[in-house]
Amino acid sequence: MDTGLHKGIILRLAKYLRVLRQLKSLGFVKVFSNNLGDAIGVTPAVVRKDFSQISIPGNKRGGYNIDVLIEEIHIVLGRRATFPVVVVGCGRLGSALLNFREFDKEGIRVVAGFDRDPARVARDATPPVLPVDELPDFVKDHEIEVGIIAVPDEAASEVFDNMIGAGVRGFLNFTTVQLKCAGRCDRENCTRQCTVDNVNFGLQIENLFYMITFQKPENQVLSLEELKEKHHRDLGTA
Amino acid sequence: MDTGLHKGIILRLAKYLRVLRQLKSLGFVKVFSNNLGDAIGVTPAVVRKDFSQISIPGNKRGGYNIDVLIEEIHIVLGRRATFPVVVVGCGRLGSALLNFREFDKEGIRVVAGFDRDPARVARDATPPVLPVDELPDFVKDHEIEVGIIAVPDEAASEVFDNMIGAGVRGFLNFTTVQLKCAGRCDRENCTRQCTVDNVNFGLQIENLFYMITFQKPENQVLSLEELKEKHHRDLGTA
DNA sequence: TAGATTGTTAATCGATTAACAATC
DNA sequence: TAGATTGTTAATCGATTAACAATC
Repeated sequence: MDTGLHKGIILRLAKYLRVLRQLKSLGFVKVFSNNLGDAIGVTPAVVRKDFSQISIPGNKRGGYNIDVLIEEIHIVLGRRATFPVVVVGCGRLGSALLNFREFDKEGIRVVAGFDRDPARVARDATPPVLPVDELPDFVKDHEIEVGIIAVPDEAASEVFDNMIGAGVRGFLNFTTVQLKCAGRCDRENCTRQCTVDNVNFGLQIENLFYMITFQKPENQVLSLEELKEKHHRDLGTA
Repeated sequence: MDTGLHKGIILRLAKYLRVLRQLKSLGFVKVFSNNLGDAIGVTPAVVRKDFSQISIPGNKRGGYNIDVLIEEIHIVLGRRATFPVVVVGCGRLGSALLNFREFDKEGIRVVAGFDRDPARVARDATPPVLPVDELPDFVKDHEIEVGIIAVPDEAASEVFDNMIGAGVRGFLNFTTVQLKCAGRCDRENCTRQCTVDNVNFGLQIENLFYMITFQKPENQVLSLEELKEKHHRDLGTA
């Protein structure tokens, strides 16, 4: 018997939360599985099942109470007041993230940036940009648990190791180096695993090309033969 | 009977390709399901099944030939020489993407940026930044199929409609507005669906917090009771 | 009441894993 | 040969969908 909450539902709960907050701010009081499903792109059945799974009751004809939903989802997700993060690597992408407006709305606070280039250090900026040497102490002092890696590929691995050593356990990684926790965590005696979200714009864009090229209505299902044939046509290689 | 290739395998094939190119450049000639699996984070069985599914033969003890793999995966994915894209919205994030080094390696070419702010227009830059009014014609003239949306949330929907109207069918969307193709495509008489990849750093970061908080060794499985109890402890609400 | 919506169960689907025979 | 690795089949697992009874 596994009453566990899996990754899929956790992500959906965060999405519901966002929609619910908007609805609430518009003055709505209740919502139907129907609406919520549309908003986050799933069927109403999924919504009902999710809420049923975390024991949120609805009303047989009145839908779900938004306040109750928000409160209960908060409890399950353990939402904190703010999510403090650091950004390592303050090049173009890093700086964009340092000042990302959207983060405010979400309660995400970039407390500092780090860079190895002294020219980029700016202690008085908000958020401040500090020399990367200060990263370990800063992370320990401020008990930072999540970091964004936006350094050049060459530096990724070293930065990653330093951050893990300092206690960071969640990573949003924008380098193309696939960072993995496995081995490293043990070396550092951490009993809990860490989590890396490898973001790769290149792969995502390539995938878009594949999707639009191969897409049949609804879900992407083209047989191997069709695929190859299509490409031969496209290439004129008959 | 469905011999279709689903989204999962397509993404993995793109990842294999990247690893294989690196291996080849290092002078390797063959590779085992084992190695490839490690590299992209799946089990060897998945690798073998993937290759089996697209009919790439291996050698019972000698693994797979890298050249053959690269060639065959190319055929299946229909890889083009370059992937031309446009970036709409040249604020901090947009500019970072305009000049994203990584894209070169992947064959992705940002052919132009667009912005509504005349101060940001720079026709002679590489890539050039043009007024957003010129977007539709530009997209049609250059037959651009994929676009990156990095505008403020308020402008997302309008930009999206314009791009769809001009024929763009793949979108990397950095606004928090969940863009959907459904209705819109029909309005524009497009028979094929379009595809939107909604990227949301905020959600991804929040998710990291949940993951590291709830994570037991290996996969994220904490029961509802454990979860709630944990938060009560954390909050001191016993 | 009649109609709409929840909540749950069973059926389906796809993806992953286990296992192992084939064979280089 | 013995050992290693592929390739495939069957078993498992989880997530989604269908369907419908319960009920507001």
